[in-house]
Amino acid sequence: MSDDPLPRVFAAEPIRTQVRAAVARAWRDAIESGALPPIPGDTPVPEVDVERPSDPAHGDFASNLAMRLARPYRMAPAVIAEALATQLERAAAEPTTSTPVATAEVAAPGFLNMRLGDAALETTVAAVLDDPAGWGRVEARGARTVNVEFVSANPTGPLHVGNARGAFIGDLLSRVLEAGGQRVTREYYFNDSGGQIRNLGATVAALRRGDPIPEDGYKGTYVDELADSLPDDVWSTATAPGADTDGLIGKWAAGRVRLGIEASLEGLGVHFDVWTSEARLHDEGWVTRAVERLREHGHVYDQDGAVWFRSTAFGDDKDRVILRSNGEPTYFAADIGYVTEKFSRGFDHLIYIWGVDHHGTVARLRNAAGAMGYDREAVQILLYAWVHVIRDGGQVSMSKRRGDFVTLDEFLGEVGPDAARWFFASRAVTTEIDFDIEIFKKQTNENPVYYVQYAHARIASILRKAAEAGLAPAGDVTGALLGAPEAALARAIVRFPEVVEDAVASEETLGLTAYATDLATTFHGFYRDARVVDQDAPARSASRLALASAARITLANTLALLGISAPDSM
RNA sequence: GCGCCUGUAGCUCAGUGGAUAGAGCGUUGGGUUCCGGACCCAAAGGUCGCAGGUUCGAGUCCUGUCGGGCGCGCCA
Repeated sequence: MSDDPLPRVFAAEPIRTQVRAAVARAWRDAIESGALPPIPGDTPVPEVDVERPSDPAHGDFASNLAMRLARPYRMAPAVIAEALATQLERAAAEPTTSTPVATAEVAAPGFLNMRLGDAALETTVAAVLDDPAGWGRVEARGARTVNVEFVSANPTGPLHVGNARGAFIGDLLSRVLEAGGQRVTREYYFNDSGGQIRNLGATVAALRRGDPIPEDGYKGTYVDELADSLPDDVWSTATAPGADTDGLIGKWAAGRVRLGIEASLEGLGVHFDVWTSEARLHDEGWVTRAVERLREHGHVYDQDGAVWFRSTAFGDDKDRVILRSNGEPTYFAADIGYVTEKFSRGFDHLIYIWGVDHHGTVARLRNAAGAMGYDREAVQILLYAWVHVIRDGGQVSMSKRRGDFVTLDEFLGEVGPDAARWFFASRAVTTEIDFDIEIFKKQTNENPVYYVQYAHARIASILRKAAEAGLAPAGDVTGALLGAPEAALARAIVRFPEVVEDAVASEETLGLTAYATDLATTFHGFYRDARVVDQDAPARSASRLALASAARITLANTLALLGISAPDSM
């Protein structure tokens, strides 16, 4: 490995990308040098990829390329791996070649195990310190303007814990996409015109009159509060002769509930850029025009007085009504109108975050988008599984109509937004999860979020201590990897952009929480083994402070990506 | 009945076709004259629901099967 610092540009891409390129180059070099034959033109060429081995004894990166080449080459994997390893080490010994790989060895049955050189680690750590804000932003691949629509709960009652999951998933995904270089609009769609709103209005009106709640009406203390706070002028207008009482009261109540929903979401740290009213979509003709558009494309027909979308042409079980025989559009009609409205705003990708109960409508919406001439692939729906809230050993219901549910606000009062975010961020969206409020409260000090925040606070404290002692982090980290504790910490730090890349690609955040926990653990080990603040060894202190500082930045950026605070003390 | 999701340690959950299946909590046993003990180290704990198949290699892919969840409206 060369002693010369690697060019600055080298650190701009994740080390994994650099290693991948090094392996691909080694393969080309092996062919050019005659160590490996050229690959026959008619055989599929395997993709060069590298992975982080689970066992650290296998090095920093491993590649299975040799095993994948065994078949096309009709050669033993170990022989191929040996040829690749030879080229990798030759490149490492070449002073003019910049490669992150210092050593490469072959392990049965044909793994290529590689170890990073100190220079690559140092260059990356230096890049962290140079540009803390940019650390963890990854190169935009196919940069897009994305609309992420989530929560979108009807304004017929307060948000409950189930809505919290959708809220966090949408916000977390938005943050991850932004880190991946995409422009994201967070959007909330609220239904302020349907039958459920009239139903809410009927409930509130009945309560106001002192009548019993209608059979399908809403229950819960919040409807009593709505009835109590209904202004007299709204009431008199709504009950004037010929007035649509349920509709007018429902509209008022929905507006009122929406304000509460916004406040609840603010409590989660979730902010929406755009609130779209379903009534507005209808008023502005989006729904009508979407139906016309389908008709122009020949995907619509009239039968039994209704207008149908020929969804069977796209593999659906049956065709679907879009305009009812009474002339009213269905919910599905509003959905397709909304698709056209969203695309008209210039988004090239639409993401919907829905609960699993909507999975039946996923294909239908995408098909309708395709039928209107949009790219079906540009409409993506992410389904999340249910949350079972457990309290006192029993499952808590989440039925709004029964009025018997844990509201989001109650929930947040008990667990706090950071802990709640961590909980949802660390679980795959498709996993049904049990949330035992009692256990969560009881184990609050053992929760991994506090473990990570503690590591951050601990580093901040060390940096303060160092400043008091007149010690500063080294400006030049060359040679900072003095021993095993330093090397282990640097290795953990440089992994961050890969974790972000994986999060962007998988549209999941659990890799980020796992990484944060791992980095915190690595730092605690570093802290145990390497005294950082030591006035008797200022140069060594400076090196270790630089690493500690890079670790703090990385933890802070990981937490920021999750929307979780990174306290300097706790 | 058809379709989608799901089944991994006592509990809650990870695990992009790779090497000895992991983490946190819980349990047991250790650790600090020193930068934050909300910490660290170690141990115990698994027929990856079950049965076949695909291949150099399967928790991962395919088929079947059993259990759990959800969906199959001119509701939203």
